[in-house]
Amino acid sequence: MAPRAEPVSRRARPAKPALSRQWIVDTAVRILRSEGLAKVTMRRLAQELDTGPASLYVYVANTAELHAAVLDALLGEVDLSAKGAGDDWRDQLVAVLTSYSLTLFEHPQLARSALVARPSGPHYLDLVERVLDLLARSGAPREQVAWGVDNLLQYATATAAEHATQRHTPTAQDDWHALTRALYDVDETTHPAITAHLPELISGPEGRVAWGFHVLINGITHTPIPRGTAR
Amino acid sequence: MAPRAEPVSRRARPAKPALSRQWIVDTAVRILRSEGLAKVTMRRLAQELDTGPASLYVYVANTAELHAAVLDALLGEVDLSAKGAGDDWRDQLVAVLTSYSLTLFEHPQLARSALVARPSGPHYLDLVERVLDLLARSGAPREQVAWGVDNLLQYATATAAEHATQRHTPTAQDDWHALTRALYDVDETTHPAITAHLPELISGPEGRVAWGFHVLINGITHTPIPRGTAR
DNA sequence: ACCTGAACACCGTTCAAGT
DNA sequence: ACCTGAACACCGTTCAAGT
Repeated sequence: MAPRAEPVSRRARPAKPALSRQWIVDTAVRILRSEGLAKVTMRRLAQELDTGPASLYVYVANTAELHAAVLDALLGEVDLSAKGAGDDWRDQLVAVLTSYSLTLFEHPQLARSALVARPSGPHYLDLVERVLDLLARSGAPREQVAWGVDNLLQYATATAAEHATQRHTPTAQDDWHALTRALYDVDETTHPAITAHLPELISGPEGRVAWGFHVLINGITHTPIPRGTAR
Repeated sequence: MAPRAEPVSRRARPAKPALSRQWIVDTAVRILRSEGLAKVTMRRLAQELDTGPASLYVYVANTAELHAAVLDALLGEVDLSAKGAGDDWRDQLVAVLTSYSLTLFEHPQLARSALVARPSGPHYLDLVERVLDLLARSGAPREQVAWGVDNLLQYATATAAEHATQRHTPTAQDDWHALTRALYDVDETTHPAITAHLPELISGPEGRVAWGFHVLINGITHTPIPRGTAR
């Protein structure tokens, strides 16, 4: 699995640069950007790299690992500095989380895979470190901060994964409309609460994601973990 | 798409009961229970129903819609009554959400698809109605309640989707260990916050999901929506 | 009018056989 | 020792042709 030094071609063989994990991931990112994650397959990648799919398995364990590597590469774009968000840890935290969200929103199919195959690449670790540090400044108990980071990142990831389909899949728009219609078609006598909350139930302006971050931050810092639960 | 009355076989043709959306979904549920969602494919289903895959498209638009229908069928198992949870709306709400979680935890691959293809079946609507009603008893502003329901259900779904892989996919255990190892291997000088929060960062006992519900409930009821954001 | 066989255009992963 | 062609075992979806 560990990529060895690439053999120097002694007579400059044309094209076909030697395979390496790095080169594979870079190519995968290029395909992702131009054609979406659905096209980032072992076979397509092999074709792009002018080899057979079997060759990729020397550098990448399977498709899930490949997608995780692609995600971590993209996480390099997240702005951890939170410049211009002021001195308040809360504003900075929301800024970092928003940057993370925006990155995932651009490639929402990846957000989906991130929910399943937990990322653990260097860029993800940097993100965890930053969020942890900012949240710790709240002064909330250590356990709450540690658990809370996961909730915040999961919320950002899940939201991106949901909206994923909204734009990319043709049928997803239909799913959304199906839910909207189903909610409006509901019988007032059997589903009074839905009827009573109807307009807001569906409206989803931009502010909703940011509100969600604040909901979690407030909840995390003010909800004690029952004694004896955190081992 | 609308299933018409099934033609009564006049001479009792053996086996092969006439196709119908209901029969297709029931069969899909059976395959899900015995072999997992990965086997619930159009081709496999057609084989089980003794026909060609093309025939299914008369009753089901595509694989995503099929999976959504299967999910809604399973949601019939969710205990909306919250018996034994006392009279407190909060306890009842956590009980309902926990029941929903447990159902998804049993079929976590479905939770994954629920994040992407929003369910809108009758059982899902009943769940929304119930959660909405309980959350409204908090007395929180209407908008917060309406938006909050989504956050609660999304959290339950995303958590199940994450744990999905933990048990089912063989490599998922490795992903988890990869993250654990990555966190422990981190350099104390470059990632001090991670090092400081280490044991709790990884520990995930049962109580964590319940704590997450309380975090959201507290956050939702105490975090106002900025004026002018909810349209 | 309704249904479906067969085809199209793909997948991931493995392993025997080459260099 | 390293790499990979070819095979295995699948997919979703469409549509021309049958009944």
